[in-house]
Amino acid sequence: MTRSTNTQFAVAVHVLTYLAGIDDGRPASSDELSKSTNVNPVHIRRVMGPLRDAGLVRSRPGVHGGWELALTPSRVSLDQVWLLLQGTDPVLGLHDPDPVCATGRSVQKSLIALDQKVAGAIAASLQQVTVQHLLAEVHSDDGADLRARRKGSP
Amino acid sequence: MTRSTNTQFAVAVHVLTYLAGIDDGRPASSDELSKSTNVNPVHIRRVMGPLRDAGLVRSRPGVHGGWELALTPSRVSLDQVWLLLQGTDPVLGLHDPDPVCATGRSVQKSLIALDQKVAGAIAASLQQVTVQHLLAEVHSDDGADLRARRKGSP
DNA sequence: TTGAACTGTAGCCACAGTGATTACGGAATG
DNA sequence: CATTCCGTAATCACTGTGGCTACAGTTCAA
Repeated sequence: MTRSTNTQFAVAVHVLTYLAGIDDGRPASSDELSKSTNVNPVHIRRVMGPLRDAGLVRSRPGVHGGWELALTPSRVSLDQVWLLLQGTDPVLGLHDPDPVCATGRSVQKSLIALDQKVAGAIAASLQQVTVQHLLAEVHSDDGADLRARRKGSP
Repeated sequence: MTRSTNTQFAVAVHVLTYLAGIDDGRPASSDELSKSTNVNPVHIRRVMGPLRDAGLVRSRPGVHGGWELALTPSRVSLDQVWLLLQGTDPVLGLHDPDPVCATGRSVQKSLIALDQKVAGAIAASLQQVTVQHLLAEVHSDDGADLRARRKGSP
């Protein structure tokens, strides 16, 4: 029943926000990122590859290498990330009806059109959110944590 | 990379349209439906179960049993189907970040909120389409086929 | 009343997508 | 150089999905 066991989008968003939250210009290694996201460093590199190719982040090998944002956080909206990782794959699952059946062919066509419509709706939702927004929420949460701690809450 | 190998929504939409397209009140058996959708009859029954429980379709065992619509096609919108099969499962994949990391916790929260927003956008898209619409497209396609055939096109 | 035609489920199997892990080559730094 | 990184391939385990078989229960017709 459960759909989307694919967590690459979530991981990518996490990494981008993490990178945006680093105060000095220091890059973060895949290993450091893997700690925070709780996924394998190799997987981090695999997921971030397309984002690097698209120019959202940079990566450098070597002693003080690692990952860093290539754009201002406010210029990275989540629909870019979605598109890079999801591509144009169907969002709704499509089956493979009997090609002889007219109903099957027609429904297939309708579902494909519908899928594109839904994909557009998703992109529109994600376009409104940038890494900058997420970073602001992190800071706001930090503040809440501090305030709560000051009051003695758990 | 490819998401949603789950084709239950597509199968359900197909079946509903098929049922709506049956002229006389005759019910269709899982076997007949499995031919058109090209999936196993047992799977048909599994997928349609929630739709039956929700009152969208009826099923009857026995000699002239099978499946039939319980509602007028125009009253069945696709977001109902989506909700019944998808439930409230996350549309975006969610990972499981290190609970100690503040960025992880915050991004997690943001992603959950975002997921609900996206789910709403999907539902809104699907709500605009009913089985009636799909059936009309089937008929329209039929007409196109006939016209094309009359002109000698393949 | 018997048998045929259905649904409802449970159980098992195969396939595919996802991600962990290991391994190794190459580049940058000191 | 030796170390620290990335890039990538190869392999493995886990899980979701759906095919398939089997069987119990229900309906209807002869």
